[in-house]
Amino acid sequence: MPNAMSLSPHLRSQGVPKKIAKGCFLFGSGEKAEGFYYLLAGEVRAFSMDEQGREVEVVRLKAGDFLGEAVALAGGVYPVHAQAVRDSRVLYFDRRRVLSGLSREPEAARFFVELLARKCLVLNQRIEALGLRTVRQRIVQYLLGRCSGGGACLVELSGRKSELARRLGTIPETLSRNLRQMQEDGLIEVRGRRIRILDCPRLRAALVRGK
Amino acid sequence: MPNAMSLSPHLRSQGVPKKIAKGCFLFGSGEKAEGFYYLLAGEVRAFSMDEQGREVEVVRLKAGDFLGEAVALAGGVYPVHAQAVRDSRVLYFDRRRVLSGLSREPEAARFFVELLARKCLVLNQRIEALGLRTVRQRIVQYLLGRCSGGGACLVELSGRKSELARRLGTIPETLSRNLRQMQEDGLIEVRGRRIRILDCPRLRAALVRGK
DNA sequence: TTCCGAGGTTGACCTAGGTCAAGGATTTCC
DNA sequence: GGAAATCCTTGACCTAGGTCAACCTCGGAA
Repeated sequence: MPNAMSLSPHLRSQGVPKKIAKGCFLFGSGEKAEGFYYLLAGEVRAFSMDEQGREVEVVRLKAGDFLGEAVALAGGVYPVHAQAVRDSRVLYFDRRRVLSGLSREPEAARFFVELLARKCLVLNQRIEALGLRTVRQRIVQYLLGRCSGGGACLVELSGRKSELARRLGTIPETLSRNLRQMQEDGLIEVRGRRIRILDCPRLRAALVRGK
Repeated sequence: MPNAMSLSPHLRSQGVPKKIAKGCFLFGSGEKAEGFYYLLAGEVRAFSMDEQGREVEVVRLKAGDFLGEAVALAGGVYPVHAQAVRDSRVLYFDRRRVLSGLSREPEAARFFVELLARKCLVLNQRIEALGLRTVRQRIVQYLLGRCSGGGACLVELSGRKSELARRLGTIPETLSRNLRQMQEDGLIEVRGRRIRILDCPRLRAALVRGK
C-alpha cells in the first residue's frame, strides 16, 4: 500500500539510513520484528512461499512506503520475506526506540496513529473488495479506485498483469478474459499495461448491479 | 474484531460514558467521524445497506471492542451504520481530544499505536484468508484459528451461520453444504452452532493441500 | 537478423459454488 | 404453550472461473 505520507524531518532523523543492494534481504519470514523500514529510494518486494516453495509476491514497495511497521509495532514476527529488487536506500526504525520515543515525541505519536489508522481503512476496503462476487466487479472497483472520476481516464498498471490478477484474488487467464470482455463491451480499452476507461459512469453502474 | 485489550484507568477516564438504548444508533454511514466508541457492555452491530436497501451486517461488537477508532483517528467518514442491539454502555472518545491528548499522554499514544498495529495484522490475516481458493479452505482456516490446537476441541460460533458465511465470503447454502461434507469426511461434528473438531491434524493438512 | 524466454492470450473442459425454490428447524414474542 | 418469523438445510440447476495446454508477442542477447 502506498502511504503517501511524508516523514517529518524530526521523525526522519530517528531513522537509521541503510543501503540495501539489489537482491539483499531486509528480513525473512518468521523472524521476530524488531524494527521496520521506510523506503527512501529503490524497490522492494515482499513475498511468501507457498507449500511447494514457490514464491508468491504479496506486495511491492516503492519510495515513500513503509515496510513492516504494523508487525513491528504490534510486536509480532514478519509474515513474509522482503528483498530489494533494486539497489535501495531505506531508513530503519527500531521498534523499541520508536515505541518509547512516542512518550517524548507527540509529533511521532500522532504520525504513527494516523498512519496506522489510515492503513486500517485501506485494508478494510480491500476486504470489502475481495468480498465482491465476480472477478469483473473486482476489476471494476480496482479501476474506479484509481481513476479521477471524470469522463475518460487512463490507468497505468504498476506491475505485471499476473500480479494484478493475484491481488484481485484470481489468476492471469481469468483477468485476461475479463479485460477482453469489458473491452468488447466498450467499457475500457486495453493497450499493454495501459487501460483507458471509456465509460466511467457505465463502469460504476456495473459495479452496483453486481453484473 | 475482538480486541481483548483493556483500557488503562487513565485512558478510560478520558472517555465519556454513555448509555445507548436498544435500537438506538451510535452513528450512521456517511457521517463525519468525530469520535469513536469503546463498548463496556451490551452489543452493537455495524451494518451497511446494499443497493436495494437491504441491511448487510458487517461486524458485531461486544464488550471490550472498539468501534470506529480507525476511521475516527484517520479522519474519515463512517462507512457503516452502528446500532445497539441491546441496551449498552459505551465510552465515547472525541477524536480531536484523543489526537491532541497523544501529546500529553505517552501511555495513550502507545496504547493506540499498538491497538491499531494489531488491528492491521488481523485485517491482513483476513485478506490472506479471503485469498484462499475454496470455501472449504476458508472454513478450515477459520476453525483452526479458534481452536487451541490440541487433539479435539470445540468451537462455538458467536453469531448466526449466515453471518459466518458472509464473513467467509460466501453464502449460507454453501457454508451449510461444506460443513455437512466435512462432517461426512469425519473432520468435524456440527451440532447447532457448536462445531467439534475431531481431527485437528487432518484438518490442518486439508488447508495446505488446497483441497 | 534470429533465437530464446517470460509474460500474455486463447481454447476446451470441468467443478466449485451461486441462485432459486421448497421444506425443516429454531427463535422470538405474545 | 403456540403461532409467526427467522434461520437453516437440501435439491436441482447453471454459470463463473479455475486448470491444463497450446500458442502468440515482445524485448533482450548473440
